[in-house]
Parts: sequence; C-alpha cells; structure tokens
Amino acid sequence: MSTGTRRFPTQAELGIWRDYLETGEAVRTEMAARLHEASGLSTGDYAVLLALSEAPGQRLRSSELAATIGWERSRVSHHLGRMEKRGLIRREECATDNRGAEVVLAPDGLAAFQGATRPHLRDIREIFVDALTPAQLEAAGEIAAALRAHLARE
Amino acid sequence: MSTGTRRFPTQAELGIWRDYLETGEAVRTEMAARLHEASGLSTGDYAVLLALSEAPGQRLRSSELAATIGWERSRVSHHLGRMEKRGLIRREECATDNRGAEVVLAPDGLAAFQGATRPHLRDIREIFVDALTPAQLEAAGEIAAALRAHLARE
DNA sequence: TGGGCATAATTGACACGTCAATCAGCTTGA
DNA sequence: TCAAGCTGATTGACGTGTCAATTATGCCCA
Repeated sequence: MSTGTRRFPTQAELGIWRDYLETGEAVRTEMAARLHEASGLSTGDYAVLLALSEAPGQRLRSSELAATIGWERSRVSHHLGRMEKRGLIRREECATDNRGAEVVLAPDGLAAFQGATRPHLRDIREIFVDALTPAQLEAAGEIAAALRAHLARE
Repeated sequence: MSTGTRRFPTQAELGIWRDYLETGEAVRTEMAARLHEASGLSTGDYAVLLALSEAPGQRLRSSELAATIGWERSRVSHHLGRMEKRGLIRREECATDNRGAEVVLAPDGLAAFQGATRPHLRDIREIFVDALTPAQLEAAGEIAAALRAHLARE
C-alpha cells in the first residue's frame, strides 16, 4: 500500500542513475582520448570542424555555428579564439552585417578534420555500436528520446 | 550481401550515438543547475561531501577519497583547494603517514550536504526516473552495464 | 532623424579537468 | 645505513565551460 506519490528514488533506481551517469562519463572520456590521440583534436574542435565542413562555402556566421552545434555563444567565442590561434579556422568580417563574424574553415582545420573522421567513426562503432545488441541500440535511442521529451516538458 | 565486417556506423547508428551523447549532456547540465540553484553546490562538491559523510569519522585520506569517487588525484587536490576556501572541508595532517593528508567534513560542508540531499534525490526522480517506463529504466541499466563491460574489455 | 532597444559577438572572472613536473616522506636492499 | 626508487599529494600550465558585463552595430518609430 503506497502512500501516494513516491517522493524519493529507490536504491535500485539510484543505482541505475549512477550507472547511467558514470558510464556516460567513461564513454565520453574514452572517445575524447582516442580522438585526441589520433588527430590532436578535442571533441569540441571536431564538432566545430564538422559543422564548418558541411556548411556552404565552409563558412558560417558565429551565431549559426552556435545554433548548429548547440553551444552558447560565449562558449563558441572562447573556443574559436583557441582554434584560431592553432590555425584551424579563421574569422572574417561579415559583409552583410558589420556586427557579425564569419568563421571560415582553414586548410589546417580541413586537413585535421579529414584525418580525424575515419578513426572517429571507427571509434563510435567500437565503443558504442559494437557494445550493444540491436535491441539495446534501439532502446538507447528511445531512452534518449524519452529523457529529452521529459526535460523539455518540465 | 555484406562485404564482411562493417567498418563504419550507419546513419541510424550515428543518430542514436548523437542522441545518446547530447541527451546525457543535457541531463547532466540540468541536474547540475538544479543542484547549484538549491544548495550552491556543484555536482563535484556533492560527490565529495557524500563520500565524506559516509566515511567513518567523516574523514578520509585524500587518496581514499579519490578512489571512492573515481577521480584522479590532481583533480581531487584542485577541487579540495576550492572547497577548503569555501569552508566546506578542512585538510589535516595524517598521523600515520607524514606525506598524507586527511580530508575532514567541516560543519558548513555537512550543513550544505544535508540541505542538498532531499532536493537532489527529488531531482533524480523528476529528471530521470519519472521520464522512463520501468522497462526503459531496466534497459538503461543493462545498456550502461554493456557499455562498461565492453570498454573494460578493449 | 535620432534616441532607445535589440542583436552579434567578445571579454573577464572564475570554476572545473588533465597532464606533466615537483616535492616530501617512506622503504628497501647492497 | 643510505642512495635509489616508490608513493602521497600538490602545483602550474593550459584547455574547457558558464555567467555577467561590455562593445559595437543594426533597427524602429515618435
């Protein structure tokens, strides 16, 4: 006989939560380490370069880039500053809006991205896809969708 | 007819991977924001305080703390430095090993931890447990276990 | 037309994390 | 016993992330 709405998670639920958190952490860390090892790029670098490489003219307004990869704009600014210092991207003034900046994929950035992509895709398969059965993979997608939908609804 | 071992993930697999990553990110961010809002503690602070609160005498050697929460020792050092400045913990010399440091839960730390715990557990239920069906929750646990086992085997 | 507001992007301050180097104290074997 | 090496912990440098403030430009309408 329950007292109504349960207030706190059970031990089993807490254990799953902790597993979920810690596993995600471990997976991301391993992924980042392999990417950096193979290419010298961080996962942030890769996200930026991927977005630029797919953009028309391999250039994007800074705010479009932020929207594409889902980052805050100040985060983008800081990250682009670091990437610019390393010669991976360039920033140019925007012709149509003098406030704006256009981010351009630099040759070194393109080369690094191209060199990183195959190993990165292989790592995704090795670390994530190959670890799960097809049913688990499908379930992972549904769980992510459910969590997102729930978060958005709060 | 396949050519043998598939080298790269399919688009569907990549999509699930991206959902997995981004959702984990969003969930952690929301969790951290709520915890900080409610208590002024970061998730790192909370992990440290939880470990200390469960330790005999509410004290731990720095390296035991690192092992308990699974952090690198330099990360622990840096974090303890910040927490000590805020009066959440104290560091004392270790009687049995002059190299060692003992980390002690300070009164302010205990109070912050106690104030944080109920809202934090409620948030875990609201953000995670309530978002999933019982079957999904179970599947989440199994997926985490599979990923961890696979990672450990690599 | 020009003052007020919105928007694009950057900056500074600070928290967090990793890596490599460092320091001090413990341990041990010729 | 004492030099060499191991271990516990800290530090510094730097990359990363957030928030709040700032700068500069565009836009709108009284």
